[in-house]
Amino acid sequence: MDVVSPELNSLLPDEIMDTEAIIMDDDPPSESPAASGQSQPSDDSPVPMETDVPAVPEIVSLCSDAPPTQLTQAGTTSTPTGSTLCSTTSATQLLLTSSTASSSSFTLRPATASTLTSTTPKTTSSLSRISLTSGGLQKLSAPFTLSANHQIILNKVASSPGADTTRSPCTTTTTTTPGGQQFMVTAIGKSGQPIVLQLPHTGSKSASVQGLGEAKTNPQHFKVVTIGGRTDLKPVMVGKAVSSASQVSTLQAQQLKTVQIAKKTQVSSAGPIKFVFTKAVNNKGLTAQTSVSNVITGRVLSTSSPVTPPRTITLSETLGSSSSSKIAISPLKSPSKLTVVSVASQVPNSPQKSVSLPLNMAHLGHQILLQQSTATSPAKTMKPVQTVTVGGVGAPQFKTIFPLSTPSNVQQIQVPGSRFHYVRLVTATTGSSTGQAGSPITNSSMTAKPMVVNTTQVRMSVPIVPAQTMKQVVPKPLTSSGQVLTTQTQQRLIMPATSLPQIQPNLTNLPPGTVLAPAPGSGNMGYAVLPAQYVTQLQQSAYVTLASSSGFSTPTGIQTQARLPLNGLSTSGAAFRPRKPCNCTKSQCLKLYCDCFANGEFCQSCNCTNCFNNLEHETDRAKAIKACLDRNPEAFKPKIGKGKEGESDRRHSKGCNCKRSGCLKNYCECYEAKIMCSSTCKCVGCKNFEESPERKTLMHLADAAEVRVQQQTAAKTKLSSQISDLLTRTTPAITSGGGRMPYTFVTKEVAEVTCECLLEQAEQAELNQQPQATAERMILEEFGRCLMRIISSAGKTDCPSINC
DNA sequence: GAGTTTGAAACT
DNA sequence: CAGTTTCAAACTC
Repeated sequence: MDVVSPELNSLLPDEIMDTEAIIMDDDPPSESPAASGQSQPSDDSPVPMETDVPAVPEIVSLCSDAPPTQLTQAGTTSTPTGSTLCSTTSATQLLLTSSTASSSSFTLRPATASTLTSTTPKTTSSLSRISLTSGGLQKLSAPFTLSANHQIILNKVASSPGADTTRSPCTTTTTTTPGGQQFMVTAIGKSGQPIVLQLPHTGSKSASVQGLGEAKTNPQHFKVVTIGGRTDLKPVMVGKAVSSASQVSTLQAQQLKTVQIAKKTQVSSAGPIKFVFTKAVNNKGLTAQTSVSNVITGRVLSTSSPVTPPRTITLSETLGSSSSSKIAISPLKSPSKLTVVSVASQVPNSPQKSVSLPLNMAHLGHQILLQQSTATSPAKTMKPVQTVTVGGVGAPQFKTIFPLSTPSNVQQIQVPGSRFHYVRLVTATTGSSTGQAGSPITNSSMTAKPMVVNTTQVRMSVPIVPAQTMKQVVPKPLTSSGQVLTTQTQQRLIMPATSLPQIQPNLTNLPPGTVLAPAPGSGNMGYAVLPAQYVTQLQQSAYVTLASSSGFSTPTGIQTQARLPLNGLSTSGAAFRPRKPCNCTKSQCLKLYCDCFANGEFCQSCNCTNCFNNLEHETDRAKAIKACLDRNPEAFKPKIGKGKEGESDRRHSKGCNCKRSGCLKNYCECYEAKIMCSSTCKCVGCKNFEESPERKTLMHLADAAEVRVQQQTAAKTKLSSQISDLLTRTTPAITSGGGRMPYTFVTKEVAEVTCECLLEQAEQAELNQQPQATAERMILEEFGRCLMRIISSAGKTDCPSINC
C-alpha cells in the first residue's frame, strides 16, 4: 500500500506510480486467501480489521541500548510473543528465519550511499532481510514488533529536542496481529510516530528459512527505506530501482515525509527478501539521504501542512547488508511485499500534533506501514522532487499503492489520534504473476472524473470514514463483510464483483477516485470500485487502501490512486456541497441517466426508487459500470475538458446535439456547463456562441438576476442585522427599566386607572347634563391628560402613578 | 406539484 | 452509424 499525500502526489512523476513499484506474488488465487494469515490457525476465520488487537501477537522489540540479539523462530506455527531484542549499536539486523521454505532477516544499520545505491535486483541472499538504518545519526532505539501478519512495528521513542536519539530507550511497546506480516517501526526518524512495516506476503508458500545466497532461485523483494527527518526540504524523492518494484507510501500528517523504496524484482515468492531501512532523518538535521537520492524509489505520501516542510522517509532495499542482530520470524510469513505508510511529521520545534498512526494493524495485509513521528529536528536532505500534475488541478492528490490481497475482505486500519482513517481492502488475486506490473499508474486529477488505472495494479487512496462509523451511518446497511466503505455523507462505490481482468481494460475510465475493493460475495475475483468522490464526501482525509496478500508479484493487482473531487470540484471549495439528489425511477441509478452514477457517486439522500447505486448492489453496480464502459470507454470521463490549443480552455468532449433548445437552456450540456458550443457539437439552431445576441441577452439577464439575488441577499443580511441589533439594544432597556419602551409603562394598573379617570369624566358630564359632544370632549381631554401623565411619569419612576 | 419538453443515453 | 426508444432533468403552467 502506498499512500501519497496530495502535495507529494503532484510532485511525483508518473513513472513513480508505475506498478512495478509493487511486485505481486504470482500466487494463484486459491493460495491467496491464506496469504494474509498463513500463521493463523484457521483460514476461515474472519479477517480481523487492522484495528483488531491480535490475540497472540508476535512481538520482537529491538532496543538500541541492548546488545545485539538474534531471535530465530523455528517452526511455522510457533510465534514469539513479547520477545524483545535490543542492540547496542545503531545497526540492528533482524533475522527472521523459520524451518519452512522461506526466511526473512531484518537488518538495521546506518544508511549509507552505497546502501541505497546497492538496491539492485541482484539478490544472492535467500533470506528476506530488512535493514533499518538510522543514518548514523539516529538509531532505531525503539522496540519493534514482528507480528504474525508479516508486519514489523517499530516504535520510535519520542525524543525531546536535542535529546540523543541514539540512546532512546526502548520503551515503546508495539502490538501486532498474529496473522499478519506487519511490523511497525516507531523509533525511526522522529519520535512519536511509529512505523509499520508490512512484510510482503508470500501467499500460501511457506516462508522457510533459506540460506543467504539462494536468492536467485527465490523471489526477493528488497527495499531500502530511508527515513529522513528533514522537514524543510521538499520531500519527494522517488526513484525506481532497475527491475525493482518499489512501494512507498507515506501517511500524511502535518509534515511531508519522503519514503524511498527500492525494491528488487521478485524472482519467486519463496525467495528471501531483504529490507534495508535507512534512516536519513535525525533530530540533528544530519542525514545520509544525499547519498541515497539517486536510488530513490517509491512514493511519498503525505498530507503536509502548508506551513510544515515535508520530511523524507526513504525505504531502500539492499543486498547483503550487514546485520548485527537477527531475529527469526515465522517461516510462513516470508515478506514478499513492502508497503510503507508514513505519517508526515511536523516541522521541528513546531508544536507537535501527534499523528499517531495506527499501531493496531490488521494482520492481513502484507505491507509495511511506516509511521514516523515528528522529529524535533529532522535531517536535511532530499533532492528536488519531480512534480506530477494530474488532471490539471493543482489540488493535492492522494496516492495509495496497494496490492490486491488474497482474502476478499476489508481491513480497517485504525489510527488512534490521527485524523485519518485507513481502510485496507483486501481482495483475492488471480493469475500467474510475472512478478511485477509494468505500466505506470497514472494520476487522476481532482476535477477529472475518471480515475486512471493503466496498470494491472491499481493503487489508490481514498479518504473515508472509519469502517465502524460508516456502517453506523450508512442508510442502507452493508450486507456483506467486505462492504466497509460507506460514508457519512454519501456513498460512492463503483464496480464490484467483477473479475478484475475483465474490468481492468476499462479501469482507466473509471470515475475519479475509484478504488477497487473486494466485492462481497464475489469471490476472490471481485472488486468494488470506489469512486474518488467517495472520499471527499466524507469530508475528511482518510485513505482507503486495497492490499493484496499475494504480495508484489500479483499480476492482477490493481493500483489506483485518485484525487477525490467532490462533484467535480475541489475538495477544498466544494467538499461539503452535496450533489443534487437524483430522482431516478426506472434506471435503478445504474445508468448514466443517473447523475450520481454518472459521476461515480453513490446515491445518498436521493429521491430515487429501486436504487442499486449503493454498496448493497455492488455486483449489479459493477456490471453496470462495465456495461457503460463497454459502450463508451469514456463514459466516466469528464465531458468538459480542455479544448485544443488556441481554443477555449473548456469544451465539451462530445459536443451537444440540441435541436430545439437553441443551446440556451440547461438541456444543452454545453450551456449547462457554461461553455460555448464548439465544432464538435451537432446542435441545430445553436445560439450558444460568442457573438450570439440571444446568448448575450441571457447573459445579461443572468447577470442582472445575479445582481438582484446579491442585492436581496445583502438586504436580508442587513435587515437581519438590524433586527438583531434592535433586539440587542431593546432587551437590556426592557429589563433594566432605565430606558424602557413607552408601551412597557401601560401596565394593567395604569390602564385601569386611566379607564376610571375616563369614566369619572363621563359621570361628571352626565351629572352636569352636558351634551354628548361635550362629554366626549371631556373624556378625550381626560384621556390626553392621562397619556401625558403616563409619558411624564415614564422617565421618573418605574411605576407611573396616574391620578385623575 | 403535475405535466410537458428536451436531449442524452440506451437500444435496435 | 443511424434511427428509435427510454430516461431523467429542465422547464412550464
